[in-house]
Amino acid sequence: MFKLSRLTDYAVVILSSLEKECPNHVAVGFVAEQTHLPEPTVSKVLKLLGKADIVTSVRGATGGYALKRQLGALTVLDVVVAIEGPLSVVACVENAVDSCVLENSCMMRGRWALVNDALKDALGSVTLRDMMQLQCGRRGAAKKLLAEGRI
Amino acid sequence: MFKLSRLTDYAVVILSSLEKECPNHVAVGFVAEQTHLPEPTVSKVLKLLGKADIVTSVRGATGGYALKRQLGALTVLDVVVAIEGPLSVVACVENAVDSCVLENSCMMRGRWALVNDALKDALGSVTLRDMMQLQCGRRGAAKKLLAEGRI
DNA sequence: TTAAATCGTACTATATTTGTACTATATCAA
DNA sequence: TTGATATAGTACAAATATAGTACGATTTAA
Repeated sequence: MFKLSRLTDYAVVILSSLEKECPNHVAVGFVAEQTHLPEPTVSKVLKLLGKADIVTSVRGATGGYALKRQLGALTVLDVVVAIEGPLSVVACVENAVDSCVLENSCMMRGRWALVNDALKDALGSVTLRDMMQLQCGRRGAAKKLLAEGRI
Repeated sequence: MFKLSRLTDYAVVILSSLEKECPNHVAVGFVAEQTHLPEPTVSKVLKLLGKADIVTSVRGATGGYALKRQLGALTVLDVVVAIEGPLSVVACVENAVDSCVLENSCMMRGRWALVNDALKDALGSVTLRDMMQLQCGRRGAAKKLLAEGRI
């Protein structure tokens, strides 16, 4: 149904929680408590975000995760790619030719690239800060976004 | 993985095939032959496109389907919505409150609306004709799109 | 009336996603 | 050095969504 995975939604929640403790590293357990998400799930998401260089991790006792970039410098595209892998709306666009169901008769190969790029632009134009500003009911912020033609 | 369903891809192929016979109604079997897609699947897709008012259908002998709008007046968003239902990137955005997994502690409710709108704009800005023009290797057409800043 | 075509619904197999568990590795502190 | 604690990596079972198919009902031309 053209949906983002639930884990991507969790990622946004978790990143928002990390920002509050910003310069400090916090453990998975603490984040789980703050977000009311199950600990193994939080762990999984943070691992993925770490691989994508969105958060830093420190191992060992007193270790934990911390935000690496500010939310304003982090786009929805970054998060989606971190959790769900490279964006490709249909298998044809980025995968090998032989994975295409229509095989030789496929008249569409590569056509979706246009759509793919448009979606990439769309996701890349919204930062997590934009989302947060709308979230907290700060109408001033929303107005600003509106004035800039971003929403 | 944030993919369009395969049926949506089929829909584009099928619509392209319908255009060739444009004013005439053609039967599912013929379209299936042209597109090398299984007949039941073509039938399913065309039924959905009919409900969305993208194609017209005539029942009975000598009946069939025909394009209702030109491909240039048909956006990818139209097709996606026809096949996959209203666009909502996460359950929170358009569904009832109680379907939200995070329930009362959900700090994100409504936040994705911004992203949702951005994606809608992106999909709504690409017509099927745009896709076709790229498809057939008509470099002139591609150049035109490029000049217009559409790709 | 018959043949040909769409319409509607339901069902099954497959693929994907989600959530969890377990083991290995790294770091700090006593 | 050793133990406690935390992340890293892998693997897997359950739940969900998708894809494809089948079948009977309905409609229309000949």
